[in-house]
Amino acid sequence: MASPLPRDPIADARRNWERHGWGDVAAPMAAITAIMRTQQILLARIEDVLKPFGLTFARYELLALLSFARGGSLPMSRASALLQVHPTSVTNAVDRLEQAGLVARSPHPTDGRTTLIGLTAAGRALVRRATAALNSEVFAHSGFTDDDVEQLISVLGGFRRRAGDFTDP
Amino acid sequence: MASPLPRDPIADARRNWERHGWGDVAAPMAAITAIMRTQQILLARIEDVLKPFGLTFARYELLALLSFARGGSLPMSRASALLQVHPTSVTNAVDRLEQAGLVARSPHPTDGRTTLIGLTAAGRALVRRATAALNSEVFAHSGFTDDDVEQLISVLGGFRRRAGDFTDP
DNA sequence: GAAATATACTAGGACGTCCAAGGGTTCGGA
DNA sequence: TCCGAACCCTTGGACGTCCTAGTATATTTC
Repeated sequence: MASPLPRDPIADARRNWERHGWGDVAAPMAAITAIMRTQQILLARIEDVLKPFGLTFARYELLALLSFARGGSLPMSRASALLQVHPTSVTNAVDRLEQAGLVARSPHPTDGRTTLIGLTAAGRALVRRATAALNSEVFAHSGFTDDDVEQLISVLGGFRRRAGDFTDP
Repeated sequence: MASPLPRDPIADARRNWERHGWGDVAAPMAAITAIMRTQQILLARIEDVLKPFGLTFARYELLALLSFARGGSLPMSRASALLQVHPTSVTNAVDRLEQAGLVARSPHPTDGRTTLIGLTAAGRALVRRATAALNSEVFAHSGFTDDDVEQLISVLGGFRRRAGDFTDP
């Protein structure tokens, strides 16, 4: 979609911030903008790899989560909490995955409010193949060095904890 | 939307990857997933601050870009390249901003294919106030330390260059 | 035990992103 | 010169995300 620009637009934005007297926040602005752009690049790569499987990243994430669920199923509310997305986004994904025969809804045995979702055999087979593709085509050549990965996990992990994502360790 | 989870779901995902024999790519997977989640958190904060101004982040970015444009206007194709989004996304944003009286389209003086976009007086005033709000309410308390910001700019800048975003330095 | 509150899911709508396709304009090589 | 290739923008559609509101079921409170 885009040929390389001669100049880094984020570095330019940072210079503009400094030139306008906002030098005290220019660096965090640049860091945050870089996160936005990096996410966009990575998401595009992932969606490219998943497309042949008829999956989007959102649907893949749900399948992957279910594949690790002990008992093979989860309440939708639990999926929403773990994936950190709005409940309606889960409803949306489940609708499409169920339509495709990859997951199935079932009523909770004791709580009438709750709907459980679990993988079908087809869903389990597909998520296995999709994961193999992502591992070899994206994660194995992420574009980050081992040091980069270390730093990202550390910096972003701290950020997420402070942002209230989790309380853990 | 979400109360803190007791455990970090990304750390759990990493453990699951390792447990399934994908330990060689577990760390980059975790780093990439952390980028996705961090972007989501930051975007939500930004949108919160911009909402009182009737702006979204996409519209704000376009206004900010125009506010720095020498001559006060840019071809839409140039905005698309600099913001690194699809041309139709620019069309979409310009439609809404023009509707709100914040930007104006004008024909290019010599190239009949090109449409120029520029800020109106109202747009210029609004982007100034919105920028002040973002600076003080988001960038000044980003949740990253100065060291974090350094590392992010360095790591993500290298990633973006290698990904073909720019050729610059 | 009944009313009030909380929780779980779904419907409808706004918005941003992308892709595919189409119409208009300009450029460049035969 | 002129005609095909390249470029610019827009339309229409698919998706994911969120929000608000509504329905149904549990839990709490009095």
